Amino acid sequence: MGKSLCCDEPGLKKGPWTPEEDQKLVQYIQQHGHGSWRALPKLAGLNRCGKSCRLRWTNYLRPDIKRGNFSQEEEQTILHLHSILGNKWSAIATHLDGRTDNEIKNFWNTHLKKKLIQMGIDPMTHQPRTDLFSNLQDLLPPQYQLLDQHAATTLHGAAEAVAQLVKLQYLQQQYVLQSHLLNPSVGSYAPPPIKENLPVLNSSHVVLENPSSFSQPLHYGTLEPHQDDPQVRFSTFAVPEIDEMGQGSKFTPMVSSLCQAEKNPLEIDEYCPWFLQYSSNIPTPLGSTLINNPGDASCSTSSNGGIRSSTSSSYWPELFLEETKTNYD
DNA sequence: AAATGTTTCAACCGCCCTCCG
DNA sequence: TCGGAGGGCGGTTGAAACATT
Repeated sequence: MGKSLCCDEPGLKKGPWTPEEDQKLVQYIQQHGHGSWRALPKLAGLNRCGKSCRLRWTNYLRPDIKRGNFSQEEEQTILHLHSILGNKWSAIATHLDGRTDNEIKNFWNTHLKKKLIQMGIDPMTHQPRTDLFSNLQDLLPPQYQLLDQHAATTLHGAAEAVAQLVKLQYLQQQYVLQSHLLNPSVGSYAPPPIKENLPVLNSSHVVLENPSSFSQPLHYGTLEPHQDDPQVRFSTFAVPEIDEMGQGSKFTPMVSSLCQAEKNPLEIDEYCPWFLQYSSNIPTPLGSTLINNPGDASCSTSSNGGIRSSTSSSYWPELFLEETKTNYD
């Protein structure tokens, strides 16, 4: 041992940099370049260690550093690169103009990591977390967690737990879909082996299509997947809303906006977090909640320009629809 | 308005790699 | 080939800002 570290020298200043120190450092580097970082502080008249100067320059004072919030595009890039490179912040930073590894690392730790965890995605593997589904109790809202096991498994508690489960399924599914759109060349994606552990979520009596519940004459058309452009994978989408009779479906004006977003599916969740996407050729990690036959889906326009999308399929879980209804009430 | 809790992010720490004599 | 110096990197810390009670 006994190796003298550059910052071990007594009397060297630590902590936040003052504007005067910043000015000295910038002025020196602009005139002479940084040269040897160890020699720089004395030459620049700074009572700091070389390492501290280097960090201050590379992470804060460098003129090409971009400040401010990360854009949606930058966020997607970080997620994508992290799924490939892991915590190689400097490598990730080389793909983002003006962003430092430190800034990206902080953004990851304070925002993206939490976001993925909330979606039920393992932030290290970028795969849906299978352990979330191993214990239904964990999915219960806090008030039910306080109850004993028997009470917690009352119908209501269990229903909420399943609703939570479905939410997580949906978020995981959406994340995987986005990952696929960003990197369609990765063909090795395999659904995680969690399907068989899931409770049965299919609901055979939820009927979404009920044309008689609409007063306006509607023009129906079927949206087919884009045959020529494999990048365009979404055939259609829908925001289901159960009517007062508990059957049929209506679509709010929001759907009109959503249809415009069809050109860029990644933007859709900005409009509505609970819309359903479905496709014929994107693998789903969760199986049964996706509608696999595009012929089942239809899109229609009303005379006032509104667009609605619907399906006769019965794969959508009832609890999910109830949750959706609540969200739009 | 004050106390307390939470989040953010600049800066530090220490390990590791590369270069060079 | 070895070992020390310099620098890069990822993880962690803690003060300040912000939010909640």
